[in-house]
Amino acid sequence: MKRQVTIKDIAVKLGLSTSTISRALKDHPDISPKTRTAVKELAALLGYRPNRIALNLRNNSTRTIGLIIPEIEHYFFSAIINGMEEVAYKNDYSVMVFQSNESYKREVINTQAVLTNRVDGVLVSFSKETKDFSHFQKLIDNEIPVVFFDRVIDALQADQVVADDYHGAFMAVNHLVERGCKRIAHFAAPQHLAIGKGRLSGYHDALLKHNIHFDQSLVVLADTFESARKAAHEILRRPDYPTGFFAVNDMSAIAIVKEAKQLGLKVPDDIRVVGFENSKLAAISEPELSTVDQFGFELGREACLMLLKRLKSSEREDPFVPIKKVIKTRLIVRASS
Amino acid sequence: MKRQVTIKDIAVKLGLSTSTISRALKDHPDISPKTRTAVKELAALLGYRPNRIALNLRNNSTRTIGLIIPEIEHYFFSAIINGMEEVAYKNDYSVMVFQSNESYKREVINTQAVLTNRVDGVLVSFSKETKDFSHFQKLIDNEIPVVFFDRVIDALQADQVVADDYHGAFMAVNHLVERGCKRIAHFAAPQHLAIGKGRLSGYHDALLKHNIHFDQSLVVLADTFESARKAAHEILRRPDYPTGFFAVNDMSAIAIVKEAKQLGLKVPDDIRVVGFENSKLAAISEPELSTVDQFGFELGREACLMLLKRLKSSEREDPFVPIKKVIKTRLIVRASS
DNA sequence: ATTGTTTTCGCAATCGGTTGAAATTTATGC
DNA sequence: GCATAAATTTCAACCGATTGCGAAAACAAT
Repeated sequence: MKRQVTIKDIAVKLGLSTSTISRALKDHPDISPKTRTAVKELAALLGYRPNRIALNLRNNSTRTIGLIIPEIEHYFFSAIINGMEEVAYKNDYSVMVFQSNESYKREVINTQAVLTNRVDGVLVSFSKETKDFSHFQKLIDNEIPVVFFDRVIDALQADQVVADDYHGAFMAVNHLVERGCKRIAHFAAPQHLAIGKGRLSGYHDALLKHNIHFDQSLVVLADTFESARKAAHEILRRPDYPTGFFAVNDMSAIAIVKEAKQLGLKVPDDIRVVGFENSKLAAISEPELSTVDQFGFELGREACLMLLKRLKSSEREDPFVPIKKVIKTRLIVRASS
Repeated sequence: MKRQVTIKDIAVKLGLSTSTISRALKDHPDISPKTRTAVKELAALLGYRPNRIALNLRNNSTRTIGLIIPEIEHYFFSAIINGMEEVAYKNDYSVMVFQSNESYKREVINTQAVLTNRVDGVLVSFSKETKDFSHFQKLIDNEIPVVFFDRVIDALQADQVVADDYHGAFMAVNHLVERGCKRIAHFAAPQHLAIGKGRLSGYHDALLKHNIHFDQSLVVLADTFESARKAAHEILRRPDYPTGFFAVNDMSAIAIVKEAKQLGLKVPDDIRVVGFENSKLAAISEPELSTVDQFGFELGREACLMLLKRLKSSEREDPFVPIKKVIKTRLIVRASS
């Protein structure tokens, strides 16, 4: 790589010291107007750019945020990244992305990577596999601000940003009941994830409100297209199949719709389906999918803003009080229900 | 932030010099086995991690790759990022993501950002708005290796990785003809993009092969869901509407299908549609969409590998010979055609 | 001309690690 | 026991920028 222009180059050419150049460039009052303009002109001419690495070393800060995320190839997460990058950009931070690919092992390595890269703070949504959180604790022990989003854990002393899973689920199921569904299935996420728990309990309480018996056999673990399709196939072939379906995400909901059509069932005439996420898929599928919008972009924004706030008030006060921010969700009623 | 353990801390505790610590940690032969193990043990005990920033400064390298991309929230691009991150990860590089959001202005700022962040190399897919490429030329002038992917430009002396747009388009249109379509429309991307040109000319030549007249009125600019839907609406209401549609991407194809259904046309009975991308959407839509797989993951992999190769042979030989790698595409025939 | 102020600028240390060369310690040979 | 070689370790400069403090230069006042 070509050697970049340094402050020294300017200093030599002008017969000045590097200190003077440095101060001139940042309008230090000690520098006379003549030399200041001379310096600035030459700097511009040479295309000088301060070496961020040197500044990083001196300031012990990289203006970089580490992002550990299960997988980018998922509409919800890419929307979140979008929101984060937006906030980071506006605050002159850069974002380093590390995918865990839903692998615990990889995630542990990712936490080491953010450490060696000396990021100023970390945004995390952990993998489905993750049951042990000591690698994140290590970040916190190193006093690196960490904000968890979407997939969060209360056991760690860290900020959280989540969608209002409970209320979203409640609205969705309530809506299904109001549309006449008596038996409503829930395609759930793993219960060790907060989103899994929150959405299930929203589902549960909405049933309760309408005095509908909670039937454990109508709750199945199915948060991917394949697993949901398989589960839908089974459940829809029962003689007493449910007429309402609340899925933990859009992919899962679309699998239900697809399988129903396959089995000759009409949506929304025979069964009604509501998803969760409001991805592009939801608006495009046939029939258009009712869903709960969880505002990924806003969630990303908020998570990043929260992290930046922690970075500003860098001194970790004792005791550290974690903040939990809940992003409102909204029910979007479309043709599938 | 808590002060990290430095080499100096270890040196003081062991009554040695920093040089010795440094050498001991990297198994320099000059260091005696005793001190080496002592150093390593203490380092492990203290949880010492070398300060990457200091190394960055010394080596004038950050082991970081800048990625400038229109928008993450697009299946194709997220698949590409996935492939890139995979390769970067395996080679101990990190990826910094900068979105242009299809904005030229933002993109220019992004190129400055990768410069100030002193990334070792840059991967670029430019925005639709971009007509002037001098900001990329500046990167090249700074001798920062740049690899363009998907959206590429021949005018710059830089490597390129692209999908085989021409052949993919050719296969798609050829397939439509073989299924009996005589009149085939093309929903195209802007012609200043290589993908727009390549896919159009594949379309053109496939028609030519079958002696089908090229009708300019059947080529419309429509590479988003909305624009495609609108265009489909108009074109399908012509009395002599085409029976075959080749769309420049899946979104566009799905819009066509959707609009056709709306107008009471059956797919694939009345019209046949083929997209380009092979996104998740394609497999999920109704009917399942025939499409050209452009292997985003592999494309990302290859682009990153190419960049890493340039980083290794850092000395930019003169004359610099740009490499253009074409990733094979594959026609996937599903129900929509 | 001398002293006192101001203005303007340079020295040198610092951030954390690396590395060529010099210095010190230890081992070897006679 | 002493010279020499070999094995260890330290010194000091360096990467690029910042900054407290001291110094030189310019100017004013006596």
